[in-house]
Amino acid sequence: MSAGIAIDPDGRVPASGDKRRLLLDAAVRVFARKGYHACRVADIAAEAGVAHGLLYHYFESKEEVLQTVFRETWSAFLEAVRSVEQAEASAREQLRKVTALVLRSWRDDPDLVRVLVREVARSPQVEREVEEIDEAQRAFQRIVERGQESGEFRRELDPRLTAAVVYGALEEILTGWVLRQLPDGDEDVARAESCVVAVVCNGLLA
Amino acid sequence: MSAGIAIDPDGRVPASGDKRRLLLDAAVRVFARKGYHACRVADIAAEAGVAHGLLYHYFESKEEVLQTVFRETWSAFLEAVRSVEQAEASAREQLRKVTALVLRSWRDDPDLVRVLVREVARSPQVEREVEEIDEAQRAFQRIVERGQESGEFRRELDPRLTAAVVYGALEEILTGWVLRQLPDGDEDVARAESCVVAVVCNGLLA
Amino acid sequence: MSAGIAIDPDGRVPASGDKRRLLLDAAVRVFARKGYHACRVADIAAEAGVAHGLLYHYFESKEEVLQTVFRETWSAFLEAVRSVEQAEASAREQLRKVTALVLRSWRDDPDLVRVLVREVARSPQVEREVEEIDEAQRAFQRIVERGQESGEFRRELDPRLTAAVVYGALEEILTGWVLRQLPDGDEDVARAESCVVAVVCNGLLA
Amino acid sequence: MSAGIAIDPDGRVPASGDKRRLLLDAAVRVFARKGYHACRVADIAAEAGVAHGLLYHYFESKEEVLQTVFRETWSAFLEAVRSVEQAEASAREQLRKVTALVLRSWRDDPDLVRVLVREVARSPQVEREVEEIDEAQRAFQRIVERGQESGEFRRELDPRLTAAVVYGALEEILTGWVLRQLPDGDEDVARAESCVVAVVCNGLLA
DNA sequence: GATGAATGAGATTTCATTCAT
DNA sequence: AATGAATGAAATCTCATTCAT
Repeated sequence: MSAGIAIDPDGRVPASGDKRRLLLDAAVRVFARKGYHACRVADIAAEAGVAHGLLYHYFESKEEVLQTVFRETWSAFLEAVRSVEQAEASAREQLRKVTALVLRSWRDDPDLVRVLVREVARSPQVEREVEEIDEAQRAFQRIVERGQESGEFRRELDPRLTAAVVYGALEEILTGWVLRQLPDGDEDVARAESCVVAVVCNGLLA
Repeated sequence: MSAGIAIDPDGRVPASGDKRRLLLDAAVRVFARKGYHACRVADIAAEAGVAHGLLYHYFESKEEVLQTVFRETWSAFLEAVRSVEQAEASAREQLRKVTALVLRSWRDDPDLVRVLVREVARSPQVEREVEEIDEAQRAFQRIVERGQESGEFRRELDPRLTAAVVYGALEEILTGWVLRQLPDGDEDVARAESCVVAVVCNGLLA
Repeated sequence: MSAGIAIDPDGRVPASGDKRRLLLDAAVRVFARKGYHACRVADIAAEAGVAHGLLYHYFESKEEVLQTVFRETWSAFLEAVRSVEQAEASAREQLRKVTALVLRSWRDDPDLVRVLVREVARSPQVEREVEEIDEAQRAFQRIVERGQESGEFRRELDPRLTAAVVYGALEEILTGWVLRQLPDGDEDVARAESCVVAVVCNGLLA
Repeated sequence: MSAGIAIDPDGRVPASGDKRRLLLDAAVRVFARKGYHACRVADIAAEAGVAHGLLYHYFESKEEVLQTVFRETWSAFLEAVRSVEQAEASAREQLRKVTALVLRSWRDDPDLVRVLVREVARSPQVEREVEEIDEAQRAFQRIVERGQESGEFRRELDPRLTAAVVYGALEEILTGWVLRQLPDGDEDVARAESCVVAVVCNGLLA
């Protein structure tokens, strides 16, 4: 459950005594189901099976719960992106890997993706997290820049904007799945992966 | 003000007696400044310079105000996209026009764009508007499809996904401006326009 | 309609231009349907087919509408009771006539009875009308007293309390009809009439 | 306080920690003083000396408070009426006991009687409680019927209507006390008791 | 007389947060 | 650590009443 948030060092299911983890996982499910604003602290506690006062033992506020969900997820994501960056591979291959990283998260933990897409990506309460979100786009940007330096990519394109294009494309496809506008079977996910890479690298022109 | 929402038949500023319009414009400014959830109905009324009870004369609820802002804006946007679709032009040129349409809205009415990007694009309360948002992507999809039929675009790419890629790219650039991650001077907007079209049509590869 | 409230001097239907009457009749229907507190001034106006501002042309407030309904009805009722009092008849016959007067109002104007029973008889807002309600019981009391003086009725009973007993019995039967606890066909009404008189005059004992 | 609502098993005053009871008792006092509609939830809380939010910990709404007052009182009353029914006694004696039960409640808890008479007995919001109110009249009806079967009472009177007559008489006398139309000293209460029984059983006729 | 847009006091209700136990 | 009763700020929404037209 919520593998993307945190994995026990030994890979085992977290001890049931870990109420903090229990609350975070419950929060993701509840936020996914009802939305951050529409759910109450009591809903999270009920989902976790604890008294709602306990939430304040582990978190400062309801908002901090959302921020924690975001930060724990995002730092794991950034780390994964960085290891793609550092692996020896063509820029195109790196873009493919990052694309896969993002899009496969949907199958791994749809509730978490739903929360990130709907509650965190752009909502006002996350204006402060902009820095961390930006960090991801900068990684994308570095991949583009390295591609340009090596001659693999065209140099006339602004790497910052290009990174935004790629990032936006990925986020939109996740959104399509969250909002059920796009089919999301295993094959569909694979097809989406190739499509993004194909468009971005080769362009639409025949 | 809020040119995107509604334009007087004669192009003049709406009569100041139109309190409904006054409230909608005020709501856009307040939503942009504080966010939908953080602002109170009283803030909207104060911004409009009317008693807050009047809001309920014209709208059922605070939420209906947001929905109205969205719907009025979106239908104008859809209409604009449709006229691009119907104009004689290459698929690439159509994509460029649509890109311009979206990106220039930022200079025309940044408050409105801010609201749409942050409050409407993905928030839970807009799950019901999905149909209308989807309608825009379908227009994009039709442009891609026509490009494929004419031989201008490659046929092996899924038009639905490609539309999502383009749409997501545009939305992300607007988001970058909203969140001040990207520079948004007049030249920057023009550069963004070319960049999106260049990436999407010609690809990154050298 | 609402014959009990006011009858045109000539017995004709009030001119449709008489908006005051229109509003009072509408108010009775709306109060009967939704209750005084649950209905809004706008409901009354809508039922009357006029703008709600007009109500304030004829009445000081919503409460005054209810008071007017009560007062107009009640003074007609008191007058009718007084003519029974003054007619030559045995005390028993007078009680019968008064009973008939009260119980038959249900068939004449059930909406009006419903309003009087539910909104006026005991609600706090009518505490001030006590005097007028009391007036009715005093008429009953005088009938009892005259019956005692003439030797028709037993003298050991307190006339004030006896009047309350009779009055309460009548009100309760109306209430039974209002709340649909008692059958209210024509025959049922006649039977109720005899029952009240029989119990009160002859008693239950065999 | 509010002995009629609930009595501690040991007959002692409820523990002051029982905030629910505190709120119910406070509500009775406030409803009696200002009326249900004229009082605010904040008044009840202030009277109880707790924060008004606490009321919503124990009750769904202000209306549920009134309903609870009614239901708890009424079920105690119904139980008392039933034990009178089951006790060996003549029908007349049973009527006397029930009469005493009702009329003495005024001395026991005038605030509670005031609330029941004014807010519950007939107000629209209690239309749903009709069933429970009816239950009381049915008990009265059974007493009359048993009196008829044993030959103590005349058989030609409708027991349902007769029950309404008795019930209405009692309610009206309570109302007289509530509205200060009738004297309510200890002797007056005793006299009212005899008067009702005398009228109903022996009739007015000399 | 007649309209209905406009006002704004005020009420209920919600719910994040605290804290005694 | 854990509970959940208690708090109270705050927000939406209602609706009687006013008044310019």
